[in-house]
Amino acid sequence: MEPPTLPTDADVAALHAACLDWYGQNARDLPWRRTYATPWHVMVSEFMLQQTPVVRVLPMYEAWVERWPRPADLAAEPVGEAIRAWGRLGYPRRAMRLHECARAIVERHGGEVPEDRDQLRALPGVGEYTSAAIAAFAYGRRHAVLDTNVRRVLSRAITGNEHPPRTLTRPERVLAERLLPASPPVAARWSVAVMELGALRCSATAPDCDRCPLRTHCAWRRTGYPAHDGPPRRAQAYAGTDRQCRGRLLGVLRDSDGPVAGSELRRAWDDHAQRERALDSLVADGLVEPLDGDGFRLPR
DNA sequence: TACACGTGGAT
DNA sequence: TATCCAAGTGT
Repeated sequence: MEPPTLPTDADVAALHAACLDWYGQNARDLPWRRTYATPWHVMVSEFMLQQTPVVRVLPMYEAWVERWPRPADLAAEPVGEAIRAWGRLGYPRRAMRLHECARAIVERHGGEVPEDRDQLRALPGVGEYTSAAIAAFAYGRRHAVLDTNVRRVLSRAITGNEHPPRTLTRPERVLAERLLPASPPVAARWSVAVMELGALRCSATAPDCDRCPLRTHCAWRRTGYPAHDGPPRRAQAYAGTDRQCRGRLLGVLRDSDGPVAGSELRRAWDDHAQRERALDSLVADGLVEPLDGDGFRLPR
């Protein structure tokens, strides 16, 4: 929703001070925030963090950056190795796209992750959020970073709604730009600070307002925590879906060293029509390679 | 603009 | 147990 009015300069300054100060005292020591983390490391972390919690990303991130410390190292591998190494992080197309990114970075950018927002945005799997995050966190560029955490914090603190709109809106972008500090490095720190606040205090289901640095500024708190109004957020069914079937089938491929016979995949999922449909879609997506006879493997 | 796309922990 | 949701992107 559009805020009634944009915050004043004094409001903005107070928000900056409260949030940046809190971050200085409460930031988690995450490996991709260390000074020795390269832009490539930041990129790997951002791909893994798309819809996946930090605690599950941590061990996979460490394994990836150790095995493939530069884009060229991953680009030299078959895509199937990236898919296998993705393990059970979920959404394995991210692994495929990150591998495509590595090859594009080698071919088009001399092996270095680009700094420019538009060049980043042109890479596969890099959208509005991820391009801004890499430019800001890896290179200190000044871009509004609007992930689900930032959107929720701004929705509550400024707009007064428990939840942001279902999809990112123009007013949200205007507000985020209004709040972005003028100095590029400070803007980047502000963005990661608001994200951290959304993750550690202003969480979706259990906000810890008593320990929130914005508690004296927060519009949602000031108005008595009005419940979310608007359409209920659609639950995502999973059991019995094509997604579950795809995950099961890919898991068999991932856990096998070589090719897998059709008979083995048949044992992994009973519903014949659904299994065939899922397999076709995995092949169409490039996540699975059909062999000439009867068999499948991770793509080379 | 909705919907598809994995997985597992929390409530 | 069922539902929610976690640093989104592509179509």
